[in-house]
Amino acid sequence: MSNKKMEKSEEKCALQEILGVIGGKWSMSIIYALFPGKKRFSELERLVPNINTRMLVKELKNMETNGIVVRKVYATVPPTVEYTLTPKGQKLEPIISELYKWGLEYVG
Amino acid sequence: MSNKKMEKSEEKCALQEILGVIGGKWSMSIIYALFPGKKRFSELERLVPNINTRMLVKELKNMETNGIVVRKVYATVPPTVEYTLTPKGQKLEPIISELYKWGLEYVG
DNA sequence: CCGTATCCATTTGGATACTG
DNA sequence: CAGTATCCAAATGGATACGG
Repeated sequence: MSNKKMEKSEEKCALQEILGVIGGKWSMSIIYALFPGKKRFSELERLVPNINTRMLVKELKNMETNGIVVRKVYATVPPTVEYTLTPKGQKLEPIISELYKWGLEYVG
Repeated sequence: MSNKKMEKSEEKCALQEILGVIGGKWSMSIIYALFPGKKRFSELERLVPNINTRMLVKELKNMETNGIVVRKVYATVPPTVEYTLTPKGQKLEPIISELYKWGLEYVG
């Protein structure tokens, strides 16, 4: 949901583009939850505090579109869907971890 | 100032709190613009692409409240206001720089 | 289980005119 | 120059209903 209409405002600076990809209110928390490995939809719903179904779906789709996560569907009954980070998404680990540390020192 | 009262939403995870401080749509761009040193209000308005007055004021206030920036007013005519990063804000430099690099490699 | 869809309230963001 | 004030659009959240 980032690069929809850009004709108007010419160009966004790099940080703005990045935030369009991982700056969503829940993106980093979802990525953080995926660091240990693949997670099912319902697991993510549990792991990301206070998120609701609609927002989780929305952010996951956005992240899938932007190549941060991969969605894998298994034709089981009941259905199973697993989300994993792409290498591109995994490269965010040190950055988000540092941000997390910064927060522990200064925010919490 | 954390473990006081949070009955309603029980607890936000740390990342959510951090994003409340620097996750605003414009915060990182403003911080980035302030890395080289103090800037006046109008300079920031120029340096942060596409931001508008209201949002710049709002984000700066939020960041001042959260100890990221310092606002210094000079009683000149016309008025002069300078914004600088606090040490806490300066510690974000490596993190935002890494994020920027990540974006250059994967987004731009 | 994994979503989609809908209604509605609240929050946040944007454009721009105006002021000390 | 450095903001306020105002009005409006878009994003988000919560609850709930429903379907493959």
